Amino acid sequence: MNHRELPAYTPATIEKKWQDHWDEKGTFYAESSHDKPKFYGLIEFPYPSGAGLHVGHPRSNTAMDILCRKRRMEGFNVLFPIGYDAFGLPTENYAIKNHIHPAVVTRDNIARFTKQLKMLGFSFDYSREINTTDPKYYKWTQWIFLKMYEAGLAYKQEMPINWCTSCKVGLANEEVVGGVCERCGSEVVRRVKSQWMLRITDYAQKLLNGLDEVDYIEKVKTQQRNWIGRSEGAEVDFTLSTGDKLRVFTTRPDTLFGATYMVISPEHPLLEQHKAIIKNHDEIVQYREAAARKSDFERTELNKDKTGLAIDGITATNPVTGKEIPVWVSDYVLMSYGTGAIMAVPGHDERDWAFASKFRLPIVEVVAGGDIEQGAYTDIQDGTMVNSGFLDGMKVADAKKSIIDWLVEKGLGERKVNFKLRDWVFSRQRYWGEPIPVVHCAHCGYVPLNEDQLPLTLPEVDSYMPTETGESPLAAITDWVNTTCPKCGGPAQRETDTMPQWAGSSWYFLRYMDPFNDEQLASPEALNYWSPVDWYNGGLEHTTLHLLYSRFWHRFLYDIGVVPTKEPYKKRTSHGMILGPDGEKMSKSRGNVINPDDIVHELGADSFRMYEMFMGAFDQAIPWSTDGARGCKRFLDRVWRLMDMLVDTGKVSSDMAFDVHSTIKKVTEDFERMKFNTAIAQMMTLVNQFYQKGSITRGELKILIQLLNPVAPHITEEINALCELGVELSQTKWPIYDEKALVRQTVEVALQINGKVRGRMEIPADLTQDAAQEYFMALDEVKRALGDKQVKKLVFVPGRLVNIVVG
RNA sequence: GCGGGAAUGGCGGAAUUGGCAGACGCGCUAGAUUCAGGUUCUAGUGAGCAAUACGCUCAUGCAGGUUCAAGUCCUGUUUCCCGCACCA
Repeated sequence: MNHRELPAYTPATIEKKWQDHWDEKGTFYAESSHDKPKFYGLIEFPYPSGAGLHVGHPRSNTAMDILCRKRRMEGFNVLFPIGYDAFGLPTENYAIKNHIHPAVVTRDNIARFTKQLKMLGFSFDYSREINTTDPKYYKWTQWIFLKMYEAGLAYKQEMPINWCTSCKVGLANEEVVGGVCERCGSEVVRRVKSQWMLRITDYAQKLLNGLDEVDYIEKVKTQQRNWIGRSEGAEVDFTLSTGDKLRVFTTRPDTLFGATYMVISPEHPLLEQHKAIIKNHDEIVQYREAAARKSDFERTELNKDKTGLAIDGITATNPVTGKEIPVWVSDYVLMSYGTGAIMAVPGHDERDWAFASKFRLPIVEVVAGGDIEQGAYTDIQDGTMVNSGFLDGMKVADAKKSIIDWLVEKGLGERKVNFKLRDWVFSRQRYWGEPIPVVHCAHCGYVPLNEDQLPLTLPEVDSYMPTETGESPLAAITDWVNTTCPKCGGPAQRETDTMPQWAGSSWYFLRYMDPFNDEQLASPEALNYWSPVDWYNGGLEHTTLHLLYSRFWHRFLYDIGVVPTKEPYKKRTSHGMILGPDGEKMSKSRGNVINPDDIVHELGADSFRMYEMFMGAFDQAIPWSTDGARGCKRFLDRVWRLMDMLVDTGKVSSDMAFDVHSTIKKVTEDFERMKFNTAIAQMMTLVNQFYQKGSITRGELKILIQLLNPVAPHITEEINALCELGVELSQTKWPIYDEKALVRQTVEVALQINGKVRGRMEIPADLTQDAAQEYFMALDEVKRALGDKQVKKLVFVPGRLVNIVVG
């Protein structure tokens, strides 16, 4: 091309042109044929909030877009879908405030999101878009719930909710700030309500084992393992003065001789059973009410002042020492973990030590090695048992085995594995969620709907406010609530709580495989071809909830034969958060929110995408810098002007071969490792080299724009078209580097004397270890640097350095 | 508190996992282009000492240690960020 004809680089027109082109052609729709190898790339589907797209979304989306575009060029049939996780609290609250139906709000927000996503040029398959609030979608969310109910994994239990005493509504944890209602500032109490629960704890071991089979970044695995919190120990029965047994769970049965008191949770049923003989029962009830106002998090804080009450009227007997010990009530013991009761060993547990010190309870040393006057000694490696009868002299690990065997033999306890993981509270007292497809019948109890009664759709209501009794707004729609029992045909009432937002997101990746199937959640053919998700990128904040919940549902679906793989996601990676320019988390209240629309308007989508990938390490939190984004625009301007120095040959010139091929290698490898920032830096270096040289061949330009295409798809397609370099880049093959081009004759190494760099030199690249000593000692610069000093040792690292150690 | 991370120039970061610390970009300085601003191009840019030897010293949160060699490994320590089960 004659440089006088070079048009200006105008991102707005170029980007719109290619986006429309991709839309019309369906360029990025997954192929219906199952002949090619598949690649399923997934990003977490967004919640369509009223605020629109956040700069955080494109970070994950661009990364996966790069990988998917590369995979297509590598010959894969790629599924890269998009949808919306649209049930949720903010939409509902907006609907309450503005008296607009949440479905309308959702529809508008989705339209806005889709427009924004298209503006960024993501290669999503928009033909498969799903929406969790669509009855055709949530029919299958409800269906999975029915299957879980059938399998005995759904049950009802009394669970506390946050209750605002002024608004008279249940609140999400997020709406409770410092113990008071976020909206009105009134006191929030925990109020017990019968709720649907899912037995994720039945799957604790399977979810733990499954982690060994998948390729997740290590910190995600570690965090899930800790969340599941498997601990091995024992349950031990203590005999109470009332004659009955109090069972505790402990991970340290070896310290049983040091148990000097017991503590039970304020909610422990024992307290009501023995109401009559507990002299300070009234005081305990007051304490329980106070505890109900605190979260578990507040209750178990280690550094807070411990509170508690001794039960006046009941004592226990330590089964090994035979000593009578007091029983206390304290809120640091939770009913939801273990048995809701513990044996306290203040000598060897920090919380017990703090509690015993405060209430002047006896502290006995049973593991020697620390100083229990100063604090609990918790080391389990080096300690030796003392004051422990038949365990004396043993190491902790051996003592643990011996005591459990002894307890089992005497019928006083048993080996027990416990998990920190708790069952999933599956009810919300809300309107904008999937109705739970169950009725309550006076004769039959809880009865699930029949499959052919699905979907159970949300009825129209006038007010989305929860009712004053703590029931969801659905409870007020009597026409809807009153129904007939699917089993006996008698009168029955529908469940009025809805499912949590996590429900729809626990299986959405399956629906993408076959999004419009009315007969099944997805066809077996589609599931077999596309399962599992090959690569799932998302935020670390979803590690312990969404990621674990969806693994649970998927594993259940595998167990009942619906899906072909045990694990839903083969690989999981996480991106870091984008912070405001001030280095703080972006938030409206701080006023440091960057709007993607503004950046795209000023610089274009390609520069925006590129900056999001270039700004820093993909997995780390990075503050936003619009100047940095402008730097990426500057780079794309330079790429555009390469067309001015184009030389009309298809070949890669020999003096550029090394740089071009090492760039192919680096970009190819760095994309796979999600090191987008260094891949881009390498391309910048290469472009700088073309500028130094003052020319670029057509062959070189073609390779450069192919490598850059996944990051900046619009400008590269435009250059390709303007220079008539061949078919559209989306249809080309990913470049392969030539090993031969990477071989060098000489290589620069550093010369070190005693570990300090004293110079650099070009040496033959093929110098061997043996030849090195002779070679270096003969060099003038080495002789000069050494003077008359004695050489003790010579360390040669091929291709890097030589270190001469002198005396 | 529990769990998971992080710390490198003025700023964002890089460093092939024990081998030349600061790639690449931002910002800044000087020069060229321009009526001017912007753009673009060229050169420089960790700190200090030097002063033509193009050399030396220091430097990866802090304090030790291992090693020919440490941002990287070990021990201790400080600070900051994220999650904590009804936000998504």
